[in-house]
Amino acid sequence: MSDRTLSPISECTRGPYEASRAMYSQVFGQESIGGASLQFPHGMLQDPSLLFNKSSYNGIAPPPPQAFFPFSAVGGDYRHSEIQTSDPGQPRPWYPFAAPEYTGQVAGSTTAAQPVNLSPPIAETREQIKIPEIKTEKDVNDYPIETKLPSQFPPGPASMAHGVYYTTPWNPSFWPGLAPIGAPNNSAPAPPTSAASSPSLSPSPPSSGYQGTSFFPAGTTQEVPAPPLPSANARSSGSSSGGASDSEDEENLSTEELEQFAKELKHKRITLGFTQADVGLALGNLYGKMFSQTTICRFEALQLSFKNMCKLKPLLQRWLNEAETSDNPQDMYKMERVFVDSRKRKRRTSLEGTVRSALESYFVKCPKPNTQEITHISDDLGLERDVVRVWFCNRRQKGKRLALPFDDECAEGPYFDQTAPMPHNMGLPPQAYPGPIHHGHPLPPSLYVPPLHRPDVFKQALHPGLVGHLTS
DNA sequence: ATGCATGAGTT
DNA sequence: ACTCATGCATA
Repeated sequence: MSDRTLSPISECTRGPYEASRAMYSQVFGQESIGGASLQFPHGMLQDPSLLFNKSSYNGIAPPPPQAFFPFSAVGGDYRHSEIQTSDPGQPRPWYPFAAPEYTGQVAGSTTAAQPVNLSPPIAETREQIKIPEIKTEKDVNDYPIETKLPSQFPPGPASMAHGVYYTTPWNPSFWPGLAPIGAPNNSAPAPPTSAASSPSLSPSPPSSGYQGTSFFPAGTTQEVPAPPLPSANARSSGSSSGGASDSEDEENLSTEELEQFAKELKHKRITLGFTQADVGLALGNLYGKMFSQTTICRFEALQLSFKNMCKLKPLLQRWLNEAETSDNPQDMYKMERVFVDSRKRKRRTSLEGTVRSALESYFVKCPKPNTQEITHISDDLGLERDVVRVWFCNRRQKGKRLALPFDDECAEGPYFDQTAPMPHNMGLPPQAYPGPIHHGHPLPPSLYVPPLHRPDVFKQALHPGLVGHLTS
């Protein structure tokens, strides 16, 4: 009986899970692309073998059940992957960003007072700017710790960047006064110079004279004055109601507006010759709040929460304005991303297809497993408990942002969209249970018929408005 | 472009 | 313990 494998699931069936409505779609839509979920036999995978089969789609040899445990070590490793600090036992206090000196040291920073100006050979894309060897050590070293700045790094911008990144970001007041967010050219492209200024570069000093958008001097924490923190949220999870009642709101952005802007941003960004990473860095320079390529990418793809989109939009809007207005935007925005903080990060776990499928199956059954269930699952799959936990967290998160983009409605009713092939398996049939979890193999997946046919399209389709005007 | 991870803030 | 915003690492 013990093997009966508990009924974590049953407990899980705690009712209509918000995400459920969306889950499937994304789970099988997006993931499937890489995870081969679609491989699920249209009907049901009751056979663990099926799960394994999918691995073959990849040409990968079906790993033996035990293959799940190769990760066992993963967990313990990263922790001790101490830095060369030669402090075996020490907790290795890595300073997030605090110590200025710390940051400074990195680049050997030359007090950055330089006119920040990348040398002529400015890269048009990050290809050039990037650090020679970013931590590519996936196996070699546990963790590269920090990427030392290559000597080739000009002390100029880089150093400055440091200050910027680490001094201001944490200041809640990074929010620009959001003053002129009225957006001078909200959607009015009219790039004054844009293309003309050949995004290739321009060795002209940054002194170009940006109204007030000068960078933040590394040391001079001179951020913007009044930071109307975006405490408010356009919609707190479905609080569609009146909405718009908050005057401090970033903007009463509508889904359409966001979509529109996202497209505009992407288009112009590309036109101007910036990469997503560039934009992220630029925001840091201009407003003291830096973002990664990931975030910019997600913004453009509307993969952030509505609230988050609203929050970032003003910043990006301003950046866009600046970029368009500037003769040589490159001067201002191009800069390396200087090392990543020394924080030791757990090595990214790479779940195998089989494991992923198994997790997905579990997820379908129970998107929100409790501790016990997680333990069980992790045990069953031979994964770290935490890995499983995180996986579910991410899954849910992804499900949310993909499934219910920005419609409040989504929160309440099923968010069905003509364009979005909404799987209606939410309420798994009684017998849909994957069945007991058997040790040894993933688990007998429940039935699920992927309603989608084209993952690629599907993804986009998830966004209500997106499909509407495929301007791009 | 996206999977897995981290950390702050909540509940 | 969860959600959310965010990003490193990687496909």
